This record gives sequence, structure tokens and C-alpha cells, in this order.
Amino acid sequence: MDVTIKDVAKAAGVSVATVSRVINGIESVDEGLRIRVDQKIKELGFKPNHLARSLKSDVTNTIGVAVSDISNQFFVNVSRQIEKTSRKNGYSMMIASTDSDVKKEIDNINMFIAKRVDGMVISPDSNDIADLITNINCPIVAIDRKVLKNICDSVYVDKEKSMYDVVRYLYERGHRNIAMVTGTKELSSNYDRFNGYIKAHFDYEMEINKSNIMFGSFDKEFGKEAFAALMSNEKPPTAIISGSALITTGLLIKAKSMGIIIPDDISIISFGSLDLEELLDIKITYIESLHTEIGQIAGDMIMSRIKNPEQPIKLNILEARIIEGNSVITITD
Amino acid sequence: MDVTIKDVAKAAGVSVATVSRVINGIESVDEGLRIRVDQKIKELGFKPNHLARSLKSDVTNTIGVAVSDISNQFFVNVSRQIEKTSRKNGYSMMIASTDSDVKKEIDNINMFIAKRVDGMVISPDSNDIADLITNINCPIVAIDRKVLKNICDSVYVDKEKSMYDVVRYLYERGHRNIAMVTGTKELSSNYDRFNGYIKAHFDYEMEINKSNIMFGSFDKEFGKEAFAALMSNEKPPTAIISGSALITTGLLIKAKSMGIIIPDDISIISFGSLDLEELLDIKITYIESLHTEIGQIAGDMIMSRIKNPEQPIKLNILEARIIEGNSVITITD
DNA sequence: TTGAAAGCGCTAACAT
DNA sequence: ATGTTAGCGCTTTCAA
Repeated sequence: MDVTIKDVAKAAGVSVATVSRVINGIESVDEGLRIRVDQKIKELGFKPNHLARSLKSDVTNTIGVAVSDISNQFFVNVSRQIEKTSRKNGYSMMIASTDSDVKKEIDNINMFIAKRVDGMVISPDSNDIADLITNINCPIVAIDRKVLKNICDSVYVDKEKSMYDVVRYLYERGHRNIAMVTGTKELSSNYDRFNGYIKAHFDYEMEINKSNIMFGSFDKEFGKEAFAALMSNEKPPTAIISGSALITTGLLIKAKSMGIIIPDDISIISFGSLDLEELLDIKITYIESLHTEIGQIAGDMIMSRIKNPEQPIKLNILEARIIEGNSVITITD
Repeated sequence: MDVTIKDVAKAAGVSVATVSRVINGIESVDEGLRIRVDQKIKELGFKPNHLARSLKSDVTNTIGVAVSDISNQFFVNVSRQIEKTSRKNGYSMMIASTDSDVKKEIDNINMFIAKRVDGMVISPDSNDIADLITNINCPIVAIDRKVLKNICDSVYVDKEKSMYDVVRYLYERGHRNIAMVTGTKELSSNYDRFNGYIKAHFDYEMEINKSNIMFGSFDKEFGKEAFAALMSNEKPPTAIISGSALITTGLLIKAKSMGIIIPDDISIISFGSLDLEELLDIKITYIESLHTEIGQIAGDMIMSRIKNPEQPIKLNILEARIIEGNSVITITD
């Protein structure tokens, strides 16, 4: 159906090898022939079949990106950066969502393998896939999560440390009754947050109140629920740490509807910033998510490993700063 | 390097044909052999090479998506829907941004062709690529733009009609001095908006003031600039139609900083809704963008055309409703 | 039911 | 400088 290298060869009266040389820009071709071949290529509208080329060369110039959710703001930005690097290096990008479902994650990875991507970027939700990715022989970069840090290149923000820093930040501002609201416990990064929370409480000798620790999901709804629940505690917290911008949005909506003023009545600090902030009356204090950096680094890392697969495992642990807004007050009672 | 069908055949003591039959679930294989082969497949960790399969079968089970910007909220949602449909049908997705640059768009399309995608979804910014896509023999669905509607399957909201409706909506509410602020003139959909604007003004016999028509770019910054510019006109408009949510955000930010109250001082109506609206004091009246619908339909359309390439060209023109908030007032002077 | 072998479109080693 | 040809890993026809 399609026109092949053979058709071009026949039309130009040369061998397929010559056509191949022309399309690959190999020097040793007579100028006359080259012109004739180029001519015929245009005439016939020949487009080299990369499948055949890849089958032969074992290189697809394609990378796979499998993240929890391709419509999630964070991963969207990460993907965009990866795309930039890929394009610059002549790679295309396949993309898939895992929906934080191990089965889908495995499916996606196997699909990438079957289609022979040259490398892949994944956001592993747990270490259930550790076996899989040690067995497959394909460059992999893990982003946003530390679970595979001993197995493959990884780039992420250390959530445990960030959370620790945030709790300390609040402690230093007089808070002693601090809540954390984040996504599901199954997600390793939330477990990291939990650990940071516990550790900081231990180090700063603060009491831990179980009802202050809320695992749920990364969405507005849970933010609303959680806020209401926390407020109905005997001793509502003086500060809430939110695990994501969407949760923060939910917290704020509920606060507004309950007539609770941020930060006067309660402080909020958020993993990841809000859009539209310029339109609100508060500027949320947040921990930067570093999506651009993570995307850039992930892109560079995967390209680097594709070029040099034998290099030792690289770890890129980013430090996220706390960007101060005005959603946290200092308590001095 | 990788283990191939041959290795499995040898290990299981059968022919490659038999292994092929087993991995493709073809009935006519002796149960004993099947089990032996399956065993060896697991043992050796064999993963069929889809490149080879595709080369042979001319089917890649991959679709390409080339849109203006994969990090744009609209296309993110569209892609997500397309992904769902793709996955359900056993397809993977390649994705690329064109940055509204014809050259990149052509590159992306050619890349998809070279990699032999089974179909593609594109958001054509202009009809510069009409030639290209008529010449390639590949199922294509165009989304969000009507420029290729006679050449390939298309699904989009008719922006001209939407704009016409919006102007009439404002006219009916007493507005006679209406501005439009949208992205670049080069983008066909903005030209559509312009046409709708002109047509409605003509039909309702409203004067057209050139300084009320602002082309720029789909971002916050331009929204801010445009708002300031419009306000400095001799006779500032009583209503502004914004071409995108980001522009709307910019308009609102500037309005806030200038102390201008929406809708008391000026009405705003927006193509596409804002996030975080629950936190703001206004609810913007907007034209729905129908990204979910467009994504679903695009997914279905491309699958349908892949299955049946000879069917006549399909057109799916969606009607976007105006969703009323409280950002438009009725003028009764 | 099973196997041998041709062939998908290309690249590259080898021969000329 | 150019051509011939084997072969990449699979599917599928044909024969047994």
C-alpha cells in the first residue's frame, strides 16, 4: 500500500542500498544519483518506515512516560518538560496513566517494553513493580517517588524531609496542634509525609493526636470533608498541612462556607501552590512542587542513561523550599 | 540481547510457528505443547516484539495525538479522554505539542506517519497542512478547529456561532459597547470568533469600534494588558468577551487591582470556565468548552475510522451553551 | 496439529 | 561508489 524503499529504488534505477544511503545522508553517494533519488522520493511521497528501521537497529527513538494521571497538573508540567528534552534529542513520547493502579502500571510498562521504547519515565506508586523493572533491561527514570531509588535513576522531592520542615516551621511559630491532610496511605509519598510528620513531632516533643492525621484522596472533596471533620474535633488544630493543591482548595472552600478565616482562625500550609491566587484575599504559604525542575532533570537523566546504560544509578533528591504567603500566623499565647 | 520467539521455540522444542500460535491464542495447538510453551515463555521472560509484529501486520495499535500544547488545560482533558478510549480498544498513545507552529505540526505528523500510527488526532491551527493530510493515507480526526472539516473527520465547537450567541446574549441585556479579547489572529478559531462578533454586530446593528477588538495571546498577561487598554478607551466597553479562561483570569486580576467591580462596573463573559471559582466572590458567566465531550467523541471517531477507513467524512459540530453566573448585568439606561 | 519458509521494509556487511 | 544479500522478530501460507 505504502511506497517503500524498493519502489523508490526501482523508480530511480538504483539499488535499495543507495536509496538507504541517501535517506540516511551517507556521504559516499554520487551527487547525480543523490539528486535523482531525492527527486523520486518526493515524487512518490516516500516516507521511511521506522518500524523496519527500528526492528533492524533496535532503536525506536521513542520514550514512554507512565505516570499516575496525565491530567494531573503536576504530571502535565513534568511531561511537558520531558517532551521538550525528547524532541530536542529526536525522540517521540508515548504516554499513559496508571491511575495509581499497580495492574495498569505493570500493563503500561509491559506495553512500552513490547513496543521497544528506548527508555521510560515512571511515577511508581509503590515498590510492587520493583521486580518487574529490575528484570526488564530498559533505561528507567523514576520521578516524584523514592521507592525505587536503589533500583533505578530517580528524581524527586524528599517529602519526608519537606513535611518535617513544615512541621518545624509551624512549631517555630508556636503551633502545637497540627493536622495533616493528604491522599491515600497506599501511596508511598503520603507515607513519607506521615513519617516526616511523626518524626518532627517526636523531635519537638509534640503530642500526636490520631484525629489530626487524615489520609484520603488528592481532591477537593476530601479537602472539604477533612476540614469539616477537623473543625468538629474537641480541640481543632491551629494549623493544617495539606498534601496537595486540590486538597488545599477544598479546605479553603469549606473554611469560607463555615465562615472560618484563614489565617486568623486557623493556619494553612500546602504542598504545591494554587492558581488564581492573585484573585484571592489570601496567599497560601506552600512547599514548592518543583515540577519544572523534575521534568527537566527526568528528561536529561533518561537521555543520559539511554546514551550510557552502564553508568551507576543516579539519585537526584531535590530540596523544596517553603514559599511564604500569609496563610500562617504565629501563635503567642 | 532480548529473548526472541526463536529462543522460546528452541527451549520448548517446537517451531516458531507454534510459539507464535500460542502467544496469539490460536486454537489449533495441542494442550500439552501450549503448556510447555507458556512455561518457557515465563521462564525466559519472553515479551513479543511488537515492532516485528507491526512490520508484518501493518498495525501498530498506536495512535498519535498532536495538539497545540499538551499542558493546556483543554487539551489535557481531551487527551485524557482519548487515552481512555484508546486503552479500552488496546491502543497506546503518542503525544506531541505543536506550539501552534506549522513546522512543528508537520514534523509531528510526519513522525507519526514514519512510526506508522494507526490513526491520529490533531488540532490544526490553520489549513496549511491540508495538503499534507490529504496526501497521507492515515485516519485523522481534527479537533477543536473547523479548518479541515471538508478533508477529514472533525469535532469542534462552532466558535463563530458561540461568539454570535454571546454577543446577542449581551445585546439582549442592553449592552451596545462590547469588547472581545482573544488569542492570536493567526489561529483559525480566533478568526471564527471575530467573524461571529462582526456578524452579530451587523445583524443587531451595533456600531463596531476597532479598539474593542483585541487579538493577542491566550494568557494571563494579555488579559491584564487588554483590560487596562480597554479601560483607557474614550468610552470603555460595558462588557468584555474573553476568548479563554486564562485571559479571563488576567482581566479579573487587573480589574481587582484597578478597583473595578465585576459586574457592577463592567460585565465579563468567558470562553471556558475558571477553576477555584468557589473561592471567588463572582461566578463568571461562561461558554462551556466541552473538552470531555470533544475528547470522547474524538476517541470514538478515530477508532471508528480505523476500523472502517472508507466511511464518508464525519462532522461533529457541538453547540456550547452559555452557563450563567453573575458576571453579567443587564443595562437599562 | 505442526513445521518450513517466505516476506514485512529496512540497514549494513560484504563484494565488486 | 554501488549493488547484492542476509537478517532484524515476527506472522502466515502452504505442505505434511
